[in-house]
This record gives sequence, C-alpha cells and structure tokens, in this order.
Amino acid sequence: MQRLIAHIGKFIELTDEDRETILSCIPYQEVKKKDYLLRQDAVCNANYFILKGCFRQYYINEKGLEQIIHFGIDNWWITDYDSLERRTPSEYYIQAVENSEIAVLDKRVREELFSKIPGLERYFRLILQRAYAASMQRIKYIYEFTGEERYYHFSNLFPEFIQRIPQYMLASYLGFTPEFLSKIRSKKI
Amino acid sequence: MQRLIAHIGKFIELTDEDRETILSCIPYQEVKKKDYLLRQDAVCNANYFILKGCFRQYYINEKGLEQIIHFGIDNWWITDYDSLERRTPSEYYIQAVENSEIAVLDKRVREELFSKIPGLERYFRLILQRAYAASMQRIKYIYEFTGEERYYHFSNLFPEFIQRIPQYMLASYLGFTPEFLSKIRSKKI
DNA sequence: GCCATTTCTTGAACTTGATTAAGTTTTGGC
DNA sequence: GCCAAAACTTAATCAAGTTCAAGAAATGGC
Repeated sequence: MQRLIAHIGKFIELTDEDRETILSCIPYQEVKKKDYLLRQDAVCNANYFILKGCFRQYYINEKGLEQIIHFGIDNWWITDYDSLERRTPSEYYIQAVENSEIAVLDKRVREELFSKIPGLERYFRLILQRAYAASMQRIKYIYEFTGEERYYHFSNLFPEFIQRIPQYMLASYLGFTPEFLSKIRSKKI
Repeated sequence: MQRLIAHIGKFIELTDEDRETILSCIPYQEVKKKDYLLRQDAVCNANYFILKGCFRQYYINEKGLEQIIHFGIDNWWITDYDSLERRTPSEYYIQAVENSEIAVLDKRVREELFSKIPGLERYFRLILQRAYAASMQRIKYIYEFTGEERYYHFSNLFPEFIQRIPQYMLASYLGFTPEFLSKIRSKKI
C-alpha cells in the first residue's frame, strides 16, 4: 500500500495523519487473473488503484468480439468514470490480465475522504488531466499511423509490456486483428 | 459571462462573493474566425471557456496535412492539458472556426482562484472526468464503426453542428479524407 | 457584381487491413 | 507428463478507404 501513498505524495503534500486516514479508508485487495472488477451492465462503484499487476478494460462489439480500449498497470488508477459518476450501467468489463494487487476506493468513501483531505480533490484532478492528455495522444496516434506503425511505436515505448500480455490483446488494443499482427511480426526477422 | 457562472453553478455551490471573484479573475475576450488561441511549439498558458462560438484543435501530421483531434463549442473548456501542466511546447493549434467569445483562465490566476475558492478544484475534476469519458467513448467509436457509420452517427447526434463547419474539417475529425466524405454523401440522396 | 480563393465532387488505380478457414504451437490444470 | 484449451500462424480472397488529378461550385472581400 506504500505505493499508493507514494503516488499521491508525488502530487500533493500529505501529513502523517492524512496517510493514516487514506490507509484506513482504502482497503487492499488481491485479484486473481481473469477476475473482474466490473462487468457490462453493472454500475461501477469505485476507483481502483493498481498496486501491482495488469488489467484490461474492454467491451463486446457488434460482431461479438472483445475490443480492448484501455490497459491499466502498476501505479495507474482504473475505473469507468461515466458509469461511476452518472450511476449508469457500464458498457465495459474491467478484468485482471494477471494476478494483481489493488487498492479499492469506494465512491461513498471517496466523498468522505475529499472532505477530510481536500487536497485529494486536486490529486484526482491532476491524475485526470494526465489521463485525458494521454487519451488525446492515443487518438492522435490512431489517426496518424497505420496499424503496423502503431505496433512498432508501441513496442518501442513499452518493450517489457509486450511480453506480459497475449498478442491477441495487443492486437485488439492497437485496433486490428490478431492475424494482422501475426503478419507484421513475420515480416521482420 | 453569465454562461460561465451558470456552468460552474451546475457542478458546485457558489456564493455571491465567489461569483464576483470569478468574474474579476477570468476576463472576457472576443476572438475572430481563424485567430489562434494556441500554436504548435508554443507553451499553453490558460484554460479557455467558450461562451459562444466554435474552435478546432489540430496538428500538422507527417504528410503536412491538418488533423483535427477535437472540437470545442459553446459551454466547453478547451486547452492543451499536456502543454499547460508540464510547460512543454504544444503539438497542437487551437483556432477559432467562427467568430467567438471566450473567457480566459490564466494558469497563474487559476492557482490563486483554487486557493480562494477550493470548490473550483472539484469543478475542474468533474469537467475532466466528463472529458475523459467522452474521449474514451470516441476511441470506442473509432474502433467499432467504419468511416461511413461514424459519419451517420455524428450527423444524427449533432445535426446543427454539421451545418456550422466546412466538410473537410468534419472529414478530418472523423478520420478520413474529404473525398471519402463526398462519396458517402453522394450515395444517399 | 466580379474575381480570387476556398470548398466540394468525381473517377480510376492502389493500399491497408479484415475475413475465413485450416493448421501449428504453447500453456496450464490435474 | 498428458491432454484440452488457448494462443498463434499462414494464405487466399475481399472490403474500406486513400491517392491523385481534374474540374465544378460556393464564398467572401472590395
């Protein structure tokens, strides 16, 4: 759990009391590979901080295929903000790709925490700014590059990550078929 | 400027004093069609609230073509969060598509305002949650639908908006060429 | 109201990546 | 260590969308 405290501490000042409050409000939890934090049609109830591990956020598209729109790894928050805030059924699944450890910030607890530690409101604003900027950047890449270029770009940026996940998940995230990824990889030997 | 106050008021409680503080800190400004709020390589210095009008956020891609990644219209905030927060040169242009009216929240003033009205931190967090959720939704649409489907979906959602902007901008935003948009439109008579 | 600029259209040749289907390799549970 | 399930590969065919080039229509400034 020290990872979470350290992460928050990078963005805002925390007193020892704040740290204790946070630790007492945000429980630690282990999640097994393939377990779900959220399923389609459920209402999302928490923000999840990934202490260790990897999650994927995906939906089932019109053809019945899983389409991954987001990965979360160590030190990232993951949730469905739309479902969480508007209390609507989610369109997404959030599933552990490997055995993971998380910290669970329940919606109601979050509001209490915000009143006890107002700085946390700022922390989440800063986190969201980053996430939003990254999301815009992602749209930029989707438009700017071909599938093949996105693959090379991604594997240069996150070479270790590529080893961690099955290729079909990577293909889905990058927006093409596993067959096409296979073709790209066979080209370059 | 009452539009801005009203918008903030929808998310957080404001006292009359807060309202005055906001009005005194966030100047009103008129922007002519084709004027820029931000250019590539400049460092972004403010959040802009669009009181009335329309802006586009775009970059110049490898082929030298303008690629629009975002539109901002009445009652939306627009900025380059990455450049604004990290003080890095922006990759984007933000340009008025039509004569517009905006409110300018300078970065430094923003920090002062946050200390005077802590609730604003919450307001921006909520705004960002929405923007981030919308951005994820956009990625979903890009992956789920063909260009033609995205066009019909967009024109059903925002029929008036389609009339306001040139078709080549719409094509760019939707991620295909103006020629292709022309072809789509000629199909359906 | 005219001219220049900007925007939109059309069509042919081409590229990227999807689909389908079959076969191969790897992984994990017992 | 074996077997079933999961993951990956290969290849032929097809669809979506680009590129290039040329011309037509709309718009705005004076």
